Amino acid sequence: MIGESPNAFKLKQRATMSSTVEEIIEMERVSADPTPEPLPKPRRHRRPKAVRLHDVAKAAGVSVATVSMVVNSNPRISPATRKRVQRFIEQLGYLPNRAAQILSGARQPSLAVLLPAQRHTFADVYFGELISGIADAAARHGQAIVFERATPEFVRSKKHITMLETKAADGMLILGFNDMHRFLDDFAGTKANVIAVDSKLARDGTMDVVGCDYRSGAQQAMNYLLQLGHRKIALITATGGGRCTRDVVDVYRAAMSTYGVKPADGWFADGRLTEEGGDEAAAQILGNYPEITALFAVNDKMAIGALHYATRKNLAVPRDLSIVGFDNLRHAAFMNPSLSTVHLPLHEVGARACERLIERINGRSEPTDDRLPTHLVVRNSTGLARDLGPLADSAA
Amino acid sequence: MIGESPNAFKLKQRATMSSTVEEIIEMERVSADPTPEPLPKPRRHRRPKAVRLHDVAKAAGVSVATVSMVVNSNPRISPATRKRVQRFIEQLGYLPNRAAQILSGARQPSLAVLLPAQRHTFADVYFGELISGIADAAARHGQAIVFERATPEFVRSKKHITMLETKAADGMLILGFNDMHRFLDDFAGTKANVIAVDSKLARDGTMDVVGCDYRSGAQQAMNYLLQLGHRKIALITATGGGRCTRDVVDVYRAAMSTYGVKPADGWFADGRLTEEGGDEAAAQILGNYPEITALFAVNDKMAIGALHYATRKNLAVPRDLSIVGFDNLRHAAFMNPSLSTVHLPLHEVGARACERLIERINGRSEPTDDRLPTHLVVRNSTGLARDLGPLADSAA
DNA sequence: CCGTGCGGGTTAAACGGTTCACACCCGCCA
DNA sequence: TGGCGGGTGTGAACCGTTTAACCCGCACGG
Repeated sequence: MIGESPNAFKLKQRATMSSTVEEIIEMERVSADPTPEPLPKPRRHRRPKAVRLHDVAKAAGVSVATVSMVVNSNPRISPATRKRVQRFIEQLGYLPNRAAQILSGARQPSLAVLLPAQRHTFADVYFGELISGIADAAARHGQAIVFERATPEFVRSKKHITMLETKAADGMLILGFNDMHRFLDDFAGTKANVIAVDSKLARDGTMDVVGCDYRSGAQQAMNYLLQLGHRKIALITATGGGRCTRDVVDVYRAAMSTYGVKPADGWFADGRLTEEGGDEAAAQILGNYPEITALFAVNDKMAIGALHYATRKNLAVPRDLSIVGFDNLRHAAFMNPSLSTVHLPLHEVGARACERLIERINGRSEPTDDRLPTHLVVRNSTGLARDLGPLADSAA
Repeated sequence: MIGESPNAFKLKQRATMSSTVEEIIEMERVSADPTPEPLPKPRRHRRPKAVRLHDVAKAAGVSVATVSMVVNSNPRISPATRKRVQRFIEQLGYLPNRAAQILSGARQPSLAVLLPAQRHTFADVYFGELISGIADAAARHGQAIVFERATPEFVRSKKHITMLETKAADGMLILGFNDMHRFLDDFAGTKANVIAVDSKLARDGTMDVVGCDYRSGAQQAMNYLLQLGHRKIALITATGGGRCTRDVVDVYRAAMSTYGVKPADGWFADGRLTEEGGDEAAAQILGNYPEITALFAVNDKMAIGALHYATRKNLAVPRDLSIVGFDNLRHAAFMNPSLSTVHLPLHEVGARACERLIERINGRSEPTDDRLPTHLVVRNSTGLARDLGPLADSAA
């Protein structure tokens, strides 16, 4: 189209190394400029040598296509050639360039896991268990995982959306968020492959969820405490941080009311899901309502904090105070006294969530709302209520 | 349709949502040459539409080079053009294709973290703290992290090597391994960017290390116990799992010998770094040597296990038995009694390791062997030795 | 003896950016 | 008036792989 424009010159000048072309360049250049070699102009990118398909092809005396086909064990190539090429591949230590493969159409399987932005998320056993499960399942399916943290910056730049749009990740698992985190709304319209892990989201059905059956576990715990004679049961809750704490509150309220007990407002305290918070919550509750005989915390860390508070205040657990947690963290069994708690199959939840996500990526369209079963684990932090009267006295 | 240029066809096929762009495309098509084009040959890869640099360029009426430069805020482009192009970028929702960027020279910043293959590595607070630190530092530097687990399969296929060679990762942090893991030798010859985190490797200098000063912490703990009058101090150790447990053993031996105490073989037990193991180790030691007055465990989980054993056996801690741990896990303070332990700045170690790795990637060649300071945290699991005689009696 | 089919390999066009080298414009100075 | 230089934008080579399309030689059927 442009014909004999200056472009023609450019084209030749940067031509390839092939000798025939070089000859042509030489001829043309002679008339214009008699200086010998201008400059061999080195490769633009001074990347550390990496064996390419091209190199193997050259060595084996075949085309890159052939080598590519050998690498991908395409049946088009005859056994003889295949063997030959394979030898060179081996010998040169060829390794495919992932970026090039992706660019040229290969699917890059990878899942993103979105975590809260706190400093110590990974050091939290709750998240750790979920992540372990996710990592296991992902490994089984040959999926890579990339972790992201929902920093303000991250959220502001809508990276949770763009990651999926640019296919930086095929799907996303979100941990530790709940309705209050408005950025989750961004997923609403999109048909993104997102699964909320062990979280309670109001608009169920909009987003896939895999979690634990908090209600049943809470019910078991409450039944147990009530059967031990406890009526003055306080609840250490937490608002942030995903989890279905609201379910627990509901069950608690319902269970109490079936026994005709109406908990005072002061029987609730927010323990922020931490040991410190649990300690403070226990202090607050027991300070105002010393008649409380049992504490039910919606996670183990807070229960452990409460247990620590009780011990510090010389309250004998479980004689003076029963404590029940939620999670069954690995070390809950090693508390003194060992902690009665509701077991959550967090590892399985993580694994299941990961698998459901992979299913979605592979085309499943029906929504899921898996709730894995939970159960009470009775240990030594729970006992008969101290205010049971004569029966209790004899028991104690 | 048959008369159109292949380009026009292609463009229309991937039509974007924006009407303005379509108009422009349409205009272009009209002016396109009317000669009967051979065949419109549809795109090879049926990728879901994605706005490309090309599309933006066409829309804005500039070249892709210009758009690329705008995206990368290259000063070559005048403010006027920049603004114009930016508008289109915004409007079309352009997002760069990562693979293409990488392929064409952009560095892909990403670090690999190699973990032991056990099921619950992420749920381990020790690793969790390290990983948190790493994640924080990586986030600060805009580096992505990818986790890998050293499964037999992984090791056999030498993936730890190839990952670095193929630049799937620029560098690697290895956690929880020690000399016994022979695959680390594979790194020996290579000048790979690898840093061992909180590990003791015999061939120091060969590999960069960032860890804690186990010796100083152990020394403080031993001094403290000895000053409390303890002489019959047993050690709960662990062989696998990285960490500098050998340093602790050395310090322990040295400290004991300065007080003229020669520990019996039975004063050592391997607790496998777990609570259960610590429990069993304590049982074994105290079963055979009831005269032991103090237990020193090289990590908190084992100390917690030992503490649990003692409580179960009605040994009052610290009156009958002192226990010291190592790590200062978040929940060590919430044990009953709260655990005296050596604080390891694991978060900082992780962060530092990550930063050192980035330095290496950026060219630093001198080896590092950072040892972050540790210190004893005295809590309530330690007290005067019970065998101190009259003094001790009055104290108790 | 000439299509025809096919096994086995090659060519070259994508994939989507980045960037180098050049073109062009405009003002300025000798 | 012509040369020079700085500021801007463009063209197209290049990154390394995949794969559709083509090509060649040979065996085989009519």
